[in-house]
Amino acid sequence: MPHKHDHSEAIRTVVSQLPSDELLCDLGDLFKLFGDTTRIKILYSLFESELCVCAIAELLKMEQSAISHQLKILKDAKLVGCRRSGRMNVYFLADDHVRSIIYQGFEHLTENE
Amino acid sequence: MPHKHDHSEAIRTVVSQLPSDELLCDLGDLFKLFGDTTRIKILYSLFESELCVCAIAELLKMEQSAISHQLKILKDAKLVGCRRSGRMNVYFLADDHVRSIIYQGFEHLTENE
DNA sequence: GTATCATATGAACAGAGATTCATATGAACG
DNA sequence: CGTTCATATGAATCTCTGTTCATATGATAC
Repeated sequence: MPHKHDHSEAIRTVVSQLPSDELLCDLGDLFKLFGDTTRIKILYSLFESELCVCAIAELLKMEQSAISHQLKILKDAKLVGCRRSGRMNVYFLADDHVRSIIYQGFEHLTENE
Repeated sequence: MPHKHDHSEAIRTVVSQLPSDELLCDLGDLFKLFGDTTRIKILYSLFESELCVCAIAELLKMEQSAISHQLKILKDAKLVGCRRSGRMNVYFLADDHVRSIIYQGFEHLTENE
Protein backbone atom coordinates (compact mmCIF):
# COMPACT_ATOMS: atom_id res chain seq x y z
CA MET A 1 0.00 0.00 0.00
CA PRO A 2 1.20 3.53 -0.73
CA HIS A 3 2.35 5.91 1.95
CA LYS A 4 0.45 8.89 3.19
CA HIS A 5 2.77 11.72 2.37
CA ASP A 6 3.16 12.94 -1.18
CA HIS A 7 6.35 13.10 -3.21
CA SER A 8 4.97 12.56 -6.69
CA GLU A 9 6.53 15.81 -7.81
CA ALA A 10 10.04 14.78 -6.84
CA ILE A 11 9.47 11.39 -8.40
CA ARG A 12 8.37 12.83 -11.71
CA THR A 13 11.45 14.99 -12.10
CA VAL A 14 13.79 12.17 -11.16
CA VAL A 15 12.11 9.69 -13.48
CA SER A 16 12.33 12.10 -16.37
CA GLN A 17 16.10 12.30 -16.02
CA LEU A 18 16.72 8.62 -15.38
CA PRO A 19 18.35 6.61 -18.20
CA SER A 20 16.44 3.71 -19.70
CA ASP A 21 16.03 0.51 -17.76
CA GLU A 22 18.10 -1.32 -20.33
CA LEU A 23 21.01 1.06 -20.00
CA LEU A 24 20.91 0.88 -16.23
CA CYS A 25 20.95 -2.91 -16.42
CA ASP A 26 23.89 -2.86 -18.80
CA LEU A 27 25.67 -0.55 -16.41
CA GLY A 28 25.06 -2.96 -13.56
CA ASP A 29 26.28 -5.85 -15.69
CA LEU A 30 29.44 -3.95 -16.54
CA PHE A 31 30.29 -3.26 -12.92
CA LYS A 32 29.43 -6.82 -12.03
CA LEU A 33 32.40 -7.85 -14.15
CA PHE A 34 34.70 -5.86 -11.88
CA GLY A 35 32.92 -7.05 -8.77
CA ASP A 36 34.76 -10.32 -8.43
CA THR A 37 38.18 -10.71 -6.85
CA THR A 38 39.40 -13.24 -9.35
CA ARG A 39 38.43 -11.13 -12.34
CA ILE A 40 39.93 -8.02 -10.78
CA LYS A 41 43.17 -9.89 -10.23
CA ILE A 42 43.19 -11.16 -13.78
CA LEU A 43 42.60 -7.71 -15.20
CA TYR A 44 45.19 -6.15 -12.95
CA SER A 45 47.73 -8.78 -13.97
CA LEU A 46 47.17 -7.87 -17.59
CA PHE A 47 48.04 -4.25 -16.77
CA GLU A 48 51.69 -5.23 -16.89
CA SER A 49 51.81 -7.55 -19.87
CA GLU A 50 49.80 -10.02 -21.84
CA LEU A 51 49.76 -13.49 -20.31
CA CYS A 52 48.81 -17.02 -21.23
CA VAL A 53 46.16 -18.91 -19.31
CA CYS A 54 48.41 -21.14 -17.26
CA ALA A 55 50.64 -18.21 -16.33
CA ILE A 56 47.61 -16.47 -14.82
CA ALA A 57 46.57 -19.66 -13.07
CA GLU A 58 50.02 -20.10 -11.59
CA LEU A 59 50.24 -16.44 -10.70
CA LEU A 60 46.94 -16.44 -8.82
CA LYS A 61 47.45 -19.98 -7.50
CA MET A 62 44.15 -21.10 -8.91
CA GLU A 63 43.01 -23.93 -11.14
CA GLN A 64 43.43 -23.49 -14.85
CA SER A 65 39.75 -24.23 -15.33
CA ALA A 66 38.60 -21.49 -13.00
CA ILE A 67 40.77 -18.98 -14.85
CA SER A 68 39.52 -20.17 -18.19
CA HIS A 69 35.92 -19.72 -17.14
CA GLN A 70 36.55 -16.19 -15.95
CA LEU A 71 38.54 -15.31 -19.05
CA LYS A 72 35.62 -16.39 -21.15
CA ILE A 73 33.35 -14.02 -19.25
CA LEU A 74 35.83 -11.18 -19.67
CA LYS A 75 36.29 -11.96 -23.34
CA ASP A 76 32.54 -12.14 -24.02
CA ALA A 77 32.27 -8.72 -22.42
CA LYS A 78 35.14 -7.54 -24.63
CA LEU A 79 37.23 -6.43 -21.69
CA VAL A 80 40.07 -8.71 -22.81
CA GLY A 81 41.25 -10.00 -26.13
CA CYS A 82 43.00 -13.22 -27.05
CA ARG A 83 45.56 -14.39 -29.60
CA ARG A 84 47.44 -17.56 -30.39
CA SER A 85 51.11 -17.86 -29.65
CA GLY A 86 52.59 -21.27 -30.35
CA ARG A 87 50.65 -23.68 -28.24
CA MET A 88 49.29 -21.07 -25.89
CA ASN A 89 46.44 -18.61 -25.87
CA VAL A 90 47.64 -15.23 -24.81
CA TYR A 91 45.22 -12.77 -23.25
CA PHE A 92 45.51 -9.01 -23.09
CA LEU A 93 43.45 -5.98 -22.05
CA ALA A 94 41.05 -5.00 -24.81
CA ASP A 95 41.15 -1.25 -24.22
CA ASP A 96 42.11 1.46 -21.78
CA HIS A 97 38.64 1.87 -20.32
CA VAL A 98 39.38 -1.09 -18.13
CA ARG A 99 42.37 0.69 -16.72
CA SER A 100 40.53 3.92 -16.05
CA ILE A 101 37.57 2.24 -14.39
CA ILE A 102 39.82 0.29 -12.07
CA TYR A 103 41.96 3.33 -11.34
CA GLN A 104 38.86 5.29 -10.44
CA GLY A 105 37.82 2.66 -7.92
CA PHE A 106 41.36 2.50 -6.62
CA GLU A 107 41.37 6.23 -6.06
CA HIS A 108 38.13 6.08 -4.13
CA LEU A 109 39.56 3.44 -1.82
CA THR A 110 42.85 5.14 -1.14
CA GLU A 111 41.26 8.53 -0.58
CA ASN A 112 38.55 7.49 1.84
CA GLU A 113 40.95 5.87 4.32
CA MET B 1 50.00 -30.30 -11.86
CA PRO B 2 52.15 -27.56 -13.35
CA HIS B 3 52.53 -27.06 -17.06
CA LYS B 4 55.60 -27.83 -19.05
CA HIS B 5 56.55 -24.49 -20.45
CA ASP B 6 58.13 -21.87 -18.27
CA HIS B 7 56.89 -18.39 -17.54
CA SER B 8 58.23 -17.88 -14.06
CA GLU B 9 60.00 -14.75 -15.21
CA ALA B 10 56.83 -13.07 -16.41
CA ILE B 11 55.06 -14.15 -13.25
CA ARG B 12 57.69 -12.66 -11.00
CA THR B 13 57.52 -9.24 -12.58
CA VAL B 14 53.74 -9.20 -12.53
CA VAL B 15 53.53 -10.34 -8.92
CA SER B 16 55.97 -7.66 -7.84
CA GLN B 17 53.71 -4.94 -9.23
CA LEU B 18 50.41 -6.39 -8.05
CA PRO B 19 48.68 -4.61 -5.15
CA SER B 20 48.06 -6.51 -1.94
CA ASP B 21 45.41 -9.19 -1.80
CA GLU B 22 43.46 -7.12 0.68
CA LEU B 23 43.37 -4.10 -1.56
CA LEU B 24 42.30 -6.17 -4.54
CA CYS B 25 39.49 -7.67 -2.48
CA ASP B 26 38.37 -4.24 -1.34
CA LEU B 27 38.38 -3.14 -4.94
CA GLY B 28 36.20 -6.06 -5.90
CA ASP B 29 33.86 -5.32 -3.01
CA LEU B 30 33.57 -1.71 -4.10
CA PHE B 31 32.62 -2.60 -7.65
CA LYS B 32 30.25 -5.23 -6.35
CA LEU B 33 28.22 -2.37 -4.87
CA PHE B 34 27.73 -0.96 -8.36
CA GLY B 35 27.08 -4.36 -9.83
CA ASP B 36 23.43 -4.58 -8.92
CA THR B 37 20.64 -3.00 -10.92
CA THR B 38 18.65 -1.90 -7.90
CA ARG B 39 21.62 -0.19 -6.29
CA ILE B 40 22.63 1.47 -9.55
CA LYS B 41 19.11 2.81 -9.89
CA ILE B 42 19.08 4.08 -6.35
CA LEU B 43 22.40 5.83 -6.78
CA TYR B 44 21.39 7.29 -10.11
CA SER B 45 18.15 8.58 -8.61
CA LEU B 46 20.13 10.40 -5.97
CA PHE B 47 22.10 12.19 -8.70
CA GLU B 48 19.17 14.55 -9.06
CA SER B 49 18.16 15.16 -5.48
CA GLU B 50 18.06 13.60 -2.07
CA LEU B 51 15.09 11.29 -1.56
CA CYS B 52 13.27 9.53 1.25
CA VAL B 53 12.98 5.76 1.33
CA CYS B 54 9.40 5.47 0.20
CA ALA B 55 9.98 7.91 -2.65
CA ILE B 56 12.71 5.63 -3.97
CA ALA B 57 10.50 2.60 -3.51
CA GLU B 58 7.67 4.23 -5.40
CA LEU B 59 10.03 5.51 -8.06
CA LEU B 60 11.53 2.09 -8.71
CA LYS B 61 8.25 0.29 -8.13
CA MET B 62 9.78 -1.95 -5.54
CA GLU B 63 8.95 -2.89 -1.97
CA GLN B 64 10.03 -0.51 0.74
CA SER B 65 11.83 -3.34 2.48
CA ALA B 66 13.97 -4.19 -0.52
CA ILE B 67 15.01 -0.55 -0.86
CA SER B 68 15.78 -0.31 2.83
CA HIS B 69 18.02 -3.35 2.67
CA GLN B 70 19.95 -1.96 -0.26
CA LEU B 71 20.23 1.49 1.31
CA LYS B 72 21.76 -0.10 4.36
CA ILE B 73 24.41 -1.73 2.20
CA LEU B 74 25.14 1.56 0.44
CA LYS B 75 25.25 3.43 3.72
CA ASP B 76 27.57 0.90 5.36
CA ALA B 77 29.87 1.35 2.38
CA LYS B 78 29.58 5.12 2.83
CA LEU B 79 28.36 5.67 -0.69
CA VAL B 80 25.25 7.38 0.61
CA GLY B 81 24.43 9.42 3.68
CA CYS B 82 21.23 9.80 5.62
CA ARG B 83 19.50 12.51 7.63
CA ARG B 84 16.18 12.97 9.39
CA SER B 85 13.53 15.22 7.95
CA GLY B 86 10.29 15.24 9.87
CA ARG B 87 9.10 11.69 9.90
CA MET B 88 11.23 10.58 7.00
CA ASN B 89 14.80 9.46 6.49
CA VAL B 90 16.30 11.28 3.57
CA TYR B 91 19.20 9.71 1.69
CA PHE B 92 21.78 11.46 -0.45
CA LEU B 93 25.02 10.71 -2.27
CA ALA B 94 27.94 10.73 0.12
CA ASP B 95 30.52 12.10 -2.29
CA ASP B 96 31.32 12.75 -5.92
CA HIS B 97 33.35 9.59 -6.39
CA VAL B 98 30.10 7.77 -6.88
CA ARG B 99 29.22 10.06 -9.73
CA SER B 100 32.57 9.72 -11.43
CA ILE B 101 32.69 5.96 -11.14
CA ILE B 102 29.24 5.61 -12.65
CA TYR B 103 30.02 8.14 -15.37
CA GLN B 104 33.13 6.20 -16.27
CA GLY B 105 31.13 3.02 -16.74
CA PHE B 106 28.52 4.94 -18.65
CA GLU B 107 31.14 6.26 -21.00
CA HIS B 108 32.49 2.82 -21.65
CA LEU B 109 29.04 1.57 -22.60
CA THR B 110 28.12 4.41 -24.90
CA GLU B 111 31.49 4.41 -26.64
CA ASN B 112 31.73 0.73 -27.37
CA GLU B 113 28.41 0.54 -29.23
C1' DG C 1 49.01 -39.53 -38.34
C1' DT C 2 49.61 -39.77 -33.49
C1' DA C 3 50.87 -38.28 -29.03
C1' DT C 4 51.08 -34.39 -26.26
C1' DC C 5 50.37 -30.05 -24.47
C1' DA C 6 47.38 -25.97 -23.51
C1' DT C 7 42.97 -24.54 -23.20
C1' DA C 8 37.94 -24.86 -23.34
C1' DT C 9 33.66 -26.73 -21.88
C1' DG C 10 29.82 -28.96 -19.22
C1' DA C 11 27.63 -30.65 -15.28
C1' DA C 12 27.44 -30.61 -10.44
C1' DC C 13 28.02 -28.43 -6.21
C1' DA C 14 28.36 -24.81 -2.88
C1' DG C 15 28.12 -20.29 -1.35
C1' DA C 16 26.69 -15.58 -1.69
C1' DG C 17 23.31 -12.29 -2.32
C1' DA C 18 18.59 -10.14 -3.40
C1' DT C 19 13.76 -10.11 -2.49
C1' DT C 20 9.71 -11.00 0.23
C1' DC C 21 6.94 -11.44 4.33
C1' DA C 22 6.17 -10.49 8.83
C1' DT C 23 7.26 -7.76 12.46
C1' DA C 24 10.07 -4.62 15.36
C1' DT C 25 11.62 0.04 16.20
C1' DG C 26 11.17 4.66 16.98
C1' DA C 27 10.34 9.32 16.23
C1' DA C 28 6.60 12.76 15.58
C1' DC C 29 2.11 14.49 15.91
C1' DG C 30 -2.17 14.94 18.12
C1' DC D 1 1.34 9.30 26.38
C1' DG D 2 -0.64 6.78 22.91
C1' DT D 3 -1.26 6.34 18.10
C1' DT D 4 0.37 6.60 13.62
C1' DC D 5 3.51 6.85 10.08
C1' DA D 6 8.09 5.84 8.02
C1' DT D 7 11.73 2.96 8.21
C1' DA D 8 14.57 -0.91 9.82
C1' DT D 9 15.39 -5.68 10.71
C1' DG D 10 15.29 -10.91 10.68
C1' DA D 11 14.32 -15.18 8.80
C1' DA D 12 13.26 -17.76 4.88
C1' DT D 13 13.41 -18.51 0.13
C1' DC D 14 15.08 -18.45 -4.31
C1' DT D 15 18.19 -17.20 -7.73
C1' DC D 16 22.54 -16.31 -9.42
C1' DT D 17 27.33 -17.07 -9.70
C1' DG D 18 32.07 -19.08 -8.91
C1' DT D 19 34.74 -23.19 -8.38
C1' DT D 20 35.80 -27.96 -9.08
C1' DC D 21 36.09 -32.28 -11.44
C1' DA D 22 36.09 -34.72 -15.40
C1' DT D 23 36.53 -34.60 -20.07
C1' DA D 24 36.42 -32.60 -24.80
C1' DT D 25 38.76 -29.92 -28.23
C1' DG D 26 42.26 -28.60 -31.07
C1' DA D 27 46.49 -27.15 -32.50
C1' DT D 28 51.46 -28.41 -32.59
C1' DA D 29 55.54 -31.11 -32.66
C1' DC D 30 57.51 -35.38 -33.69
